[in-house]
Amino acid sequence: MSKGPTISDVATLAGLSKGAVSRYLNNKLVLPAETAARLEAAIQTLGFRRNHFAQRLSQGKSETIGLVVPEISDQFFAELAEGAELEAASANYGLILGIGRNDVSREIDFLRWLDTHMVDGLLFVSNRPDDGQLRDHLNRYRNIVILDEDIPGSHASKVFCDNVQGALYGVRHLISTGHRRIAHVSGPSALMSAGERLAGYRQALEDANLLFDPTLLLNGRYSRDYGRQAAIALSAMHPRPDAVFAGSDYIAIGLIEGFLDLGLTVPGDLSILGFDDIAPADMVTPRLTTIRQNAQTMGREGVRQLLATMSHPARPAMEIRTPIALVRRGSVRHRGRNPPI
Amino acid sequence: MSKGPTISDVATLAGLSKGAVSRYLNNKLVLPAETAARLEAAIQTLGFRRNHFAQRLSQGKSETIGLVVPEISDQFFAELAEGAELEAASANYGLILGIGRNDVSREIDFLRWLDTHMVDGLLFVSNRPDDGQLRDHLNRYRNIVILDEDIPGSHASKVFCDNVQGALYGVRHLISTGHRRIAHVSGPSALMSAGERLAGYRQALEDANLLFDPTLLLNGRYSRDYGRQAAIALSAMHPRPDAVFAGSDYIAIGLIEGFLDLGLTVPGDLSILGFDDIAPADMVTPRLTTIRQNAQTMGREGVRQLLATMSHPARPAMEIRTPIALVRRGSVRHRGRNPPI
DNA sequence: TTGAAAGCGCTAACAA
DNA sequence: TTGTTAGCGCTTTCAA
Repeated sequence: MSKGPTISDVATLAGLSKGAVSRYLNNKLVLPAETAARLEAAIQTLGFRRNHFAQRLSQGKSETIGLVVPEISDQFFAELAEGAELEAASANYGLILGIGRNDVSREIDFLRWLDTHMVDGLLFVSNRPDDGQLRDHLNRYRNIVILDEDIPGSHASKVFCDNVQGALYGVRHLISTGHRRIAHVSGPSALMSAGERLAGYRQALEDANLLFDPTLLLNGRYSRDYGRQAAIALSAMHPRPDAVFAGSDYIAIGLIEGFLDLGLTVPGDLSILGFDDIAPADMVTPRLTTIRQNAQTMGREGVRQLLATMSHPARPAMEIRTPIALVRRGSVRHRGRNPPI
Repeated sequence: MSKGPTISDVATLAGLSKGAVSRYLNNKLVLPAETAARLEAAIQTLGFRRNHFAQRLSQGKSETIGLVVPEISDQFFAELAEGAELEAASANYGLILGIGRNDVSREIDFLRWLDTHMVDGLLFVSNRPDDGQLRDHLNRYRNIVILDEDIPGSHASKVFCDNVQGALYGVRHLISTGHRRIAHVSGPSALMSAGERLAGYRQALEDANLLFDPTLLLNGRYSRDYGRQAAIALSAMHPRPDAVFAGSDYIAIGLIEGFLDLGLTVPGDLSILGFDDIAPADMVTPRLTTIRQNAQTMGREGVRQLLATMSHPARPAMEIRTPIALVRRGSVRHRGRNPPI
């Protein structure tokens, strides 16, 4: 360590004791103006700065929280991280980043950050169906908040978006714009998000007295690639769906590309509705009509929940739902006789 | 702090001294098989894990590096962060994230991480023209590596992409596909990247005996919005350019949108060439022909440079250039008589 | 090889 | 109010 001046050096130079300096630095002591000035001068002269580790060791807390995401180059998680950093910074917490890569052992490794006191709390995002292994590990810890996707059976506080409501709004919009044969292409059926979005989809169908057709339901990954594959399957159906509710924007983007490759246009031949409203949703052609869930808000809310949990250990686990909204752009077109709503 | 077992507890239980346990844990001591087993058992039983802060305080290093980026929801920086985390993790370093928001005072705040020993080194990305303030602060520190965009006058090691070469390849491609009136819409002229890309552009023009026309050069921000504005300006020119070399993919995407709004098609009326090859480049219509610079590689290389700097303090500052490549997609179309290359 | 003990730099309980 | 001092939990020098 390139040794810097210590608190003792400052104390000596200012003619005070370590304790006084420490207390002053922590605003636990009001010094006479003159003394304070002398102290500040000493700090300036020496270029003193407290050693983070000594401070943390002594206090027993790290003032740092961890964020574990499957990947950071995914636009959704990047936006979530942005929100988390913002909120953490405003509470004077550092944010340390872990990339889980959807690999259990890596994910579990990050839990060690809590053991070693490297972080005071952990924001955890995993979008991989869990066989219980991750859950069991998670449940050994406190000060964890789970974001975006559930890890069933874990006792932590959780922040999700309102998946059911989102799907409900979206599919209702599809129905009200005259679509009657609406497919649903979503993520892994084992994931809560996919289950809830499916529930909203079915609810909307039921509300409109439309029959649920299981052949119109496709489950895969929340990826662009899977969207392209799904387009092929969907285009081969007779009769072809007139709309697709995609479980994510990445799927929706793949769908558009896939249909285009097959000579089908969106929204000419089919309408497509996404979910998430990540930045690229507004860049593709046609622009994606989608359900916005604000990833940044989720990140911020996660940090807030975590800080609350940390400061009130007895606080019961919460399950927060962040709001969603329908964003109308160009990938849904009105069909048939009913006027648009 | 929820007190866990300490190294003393382990030592007592295993019938050894703290020192022995510590040394064993650090592989600085080979214990007889039987003793080792007893020790391991004690660690298991107690669920012992070393306190990160005690360890770091005692050793005087943090095994953590910081990454400061202007924002993380920008696809380019997200990919860079992904690479950095990957490389850091494989060297057993943690990565702590700071978002500078192109705000000098925030950026400078992050430098304190070095003072307080919170990080051993810092990866720094700022894409704001600097008036010297940031440079002066940076130059007070060691163990900093600057990425992506230069901060002129700073003595740190630097990792950039090969801007000149990239622009040269790109514009050469435009020329070889029959374009003769090539505009260049780029970022802030004060930034190194913009300067170098301009140099490559001019070089390509010169090589082809084409005259540089200053009215075809527009400088603004590396953003989609600026691309849209530039489209308006460009479309009003007589004669109109037949191609645009954009300084970034975000600009290129804005350009495509802007031209479309004005009733001009890409690549029908004009060809567009981007720079960066961020993920959305492959999602827009038409798909963007662009110069790929691999942000993830840059992140990895940055960490490598930083670790090298940290372990060899005498090592001179390096300036690394990561390779670029032309990615041909759909936004450039052949024009005129010359056959495509 | 192993143990004892002195730090690492700061905070906080206790005294004065 | 201010100073003194005992930790925080680990590493590492110095003895044994």
